Amino acid sequence: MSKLRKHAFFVSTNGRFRFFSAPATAAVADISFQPHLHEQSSMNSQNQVQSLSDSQFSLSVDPKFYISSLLNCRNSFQIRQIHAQVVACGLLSNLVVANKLLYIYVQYKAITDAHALFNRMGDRDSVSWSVMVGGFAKVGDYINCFRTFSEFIQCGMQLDSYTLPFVIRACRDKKDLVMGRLIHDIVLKSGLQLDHFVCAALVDMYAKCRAIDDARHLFDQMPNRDLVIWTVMICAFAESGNANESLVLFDRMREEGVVPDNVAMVSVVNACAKLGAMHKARFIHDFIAGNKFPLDVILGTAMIDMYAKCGSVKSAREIFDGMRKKNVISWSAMIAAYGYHGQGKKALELFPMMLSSGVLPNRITFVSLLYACSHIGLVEEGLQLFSSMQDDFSIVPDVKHYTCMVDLLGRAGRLSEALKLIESMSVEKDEGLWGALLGACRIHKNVDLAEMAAKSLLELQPQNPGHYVLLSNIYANAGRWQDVAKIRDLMTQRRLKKVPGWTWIEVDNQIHQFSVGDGTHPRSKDIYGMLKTLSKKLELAGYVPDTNFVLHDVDEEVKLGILSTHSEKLAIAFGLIATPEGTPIRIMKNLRVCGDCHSFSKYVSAVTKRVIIVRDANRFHHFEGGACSCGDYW
DNA sequence: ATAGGGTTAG
Repeated sequence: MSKLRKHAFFVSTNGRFRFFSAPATAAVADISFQPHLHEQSSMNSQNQVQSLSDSQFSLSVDPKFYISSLLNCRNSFQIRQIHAQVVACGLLSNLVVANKLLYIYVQYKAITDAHALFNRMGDRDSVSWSVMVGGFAKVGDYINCFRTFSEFIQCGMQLDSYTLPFVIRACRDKKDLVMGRLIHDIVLKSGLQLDHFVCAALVDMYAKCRAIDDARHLFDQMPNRDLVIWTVMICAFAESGNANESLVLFDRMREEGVVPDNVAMVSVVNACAKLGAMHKARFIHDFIAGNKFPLDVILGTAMIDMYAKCGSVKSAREIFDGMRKKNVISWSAMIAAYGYHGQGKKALELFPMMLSSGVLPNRITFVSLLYACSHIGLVEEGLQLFSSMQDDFSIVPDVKHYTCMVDLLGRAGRLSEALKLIESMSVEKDEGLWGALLGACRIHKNVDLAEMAAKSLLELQPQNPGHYVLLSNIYANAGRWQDVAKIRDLMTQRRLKKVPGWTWIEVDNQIHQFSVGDGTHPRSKDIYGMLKTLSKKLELAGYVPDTNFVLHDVDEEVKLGILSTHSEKLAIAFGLIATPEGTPIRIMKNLRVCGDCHSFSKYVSAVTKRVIIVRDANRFHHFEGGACSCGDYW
């Protein structure tokens, strides 16, 4: 056996052993062929293995030969073969070759092999250390990543601007702001000049760790801002809820002569989606078309999402149909778009189409599908999908899936089934889940269950004043005035105040913002005049505000009737005076629309013959001629 | 021989 070993490679592929003769000696002894690789590509066909082994018969001593062979590797099996040859001809002591080998292992996420090689390398330079630090970060092994980095420093190696971005990126991926600041500190104290790449990595780290001010500060200090760093900042602002600033940055970037690419456009499109402003969306679309940016999967998907969130599911579908390649994210985005536009049937139609195009659904696809069902009350379809998800696609439901199901069953009045489902859950329950149950209780006026849900919400988020208001409303509705007083006292004790909701409306490319009883708008006088007129018209149309709607989110104000100045009403009134007749009024709101406002919008559109679109979180309600297309009243 | 940015739910 030992004689045989001296002259042969044993290689296992697909569980079968193959035998290649080669004049290698030390190879087998030095490296182990353990199948501990985490490669993503499957093992290759035997043909390819054979052709590679043919080239082994003449071992080269030229380092360049192995470097180019490594670059041509198709899987980690081939890397190990070359590794063996490198060892065999004694080239492992060549740092360039060894580092390249290390790098290629890391590229294939074969971290165990990489680490083994690293440990055996007698000589290591900062390249070896950098690649190893980056390798651990790449596979998410942050403990070893940071440990290796600190060993690197302890070895007395000089910090350099190649190693740093790796470890800074690890902080970003781990969302570890404390470690990120620590490394930033180390950089500053090292006296190393802030290299462009190090700086860019720091900006990205701060941005992704939601330290937007630190990111901006560094960004402003950078002398040469390239496209990548602009893109990082555009994303950062969109992510931090300031999408307007993203668009401002995009303009400034172009003014400075930086030409955007597809990646940059995706970040801008994403900002538009967050903003929900249709004019901006159309402008960006024109820009993309005009500059002939190719509609790749990611850009296309981002545009589907943008149009959908700006209220046009039709435009979203046009983009979707125009995409040559679609992945699971594109399909899910389109399904979700139909879902929150209340077109659940169309969402469900897409599902079999997606499967027949060979794309497999993921957990998010199912969240979107179930959400679509819950929105239009397709109970049986939803139940079926929920079990199919587990049985046919082996997806374990998470809290979001349960939330959709609770919403679906609850809205249909099947509250006990919803509760049973919650009790059967093994995953952690969150506020969204209890919120869904509470919403259902509110529709079906189940005070006991509502109380339980609200209490759970209160336990989960004792600092959220909204939950106290909800619970107090539940008690008020049940006539339990002592409990109402208790909750109000608790709120005072804990110094909590209900934060008023805001409503946005986009008119002529401008966003107008309103809050309860707002008098700050320049056209405030006109707005209140319009509300008065509307009130009269509504009275004539026989409108009686539903002041008894259980458990509304807003305070008693709503009960004052039609003239109470809820933010949404102000926005609608403004929309009616500021837009020409026949223009749909698009209202964006990030809080739940209360029942009273729903009916208000409904009656207003009936009286004025206009289409009113209300965006409630990410759900749209289209009121046209008195009916809401989303089926919220089924 | 080593370094960066982008898409779906909530």
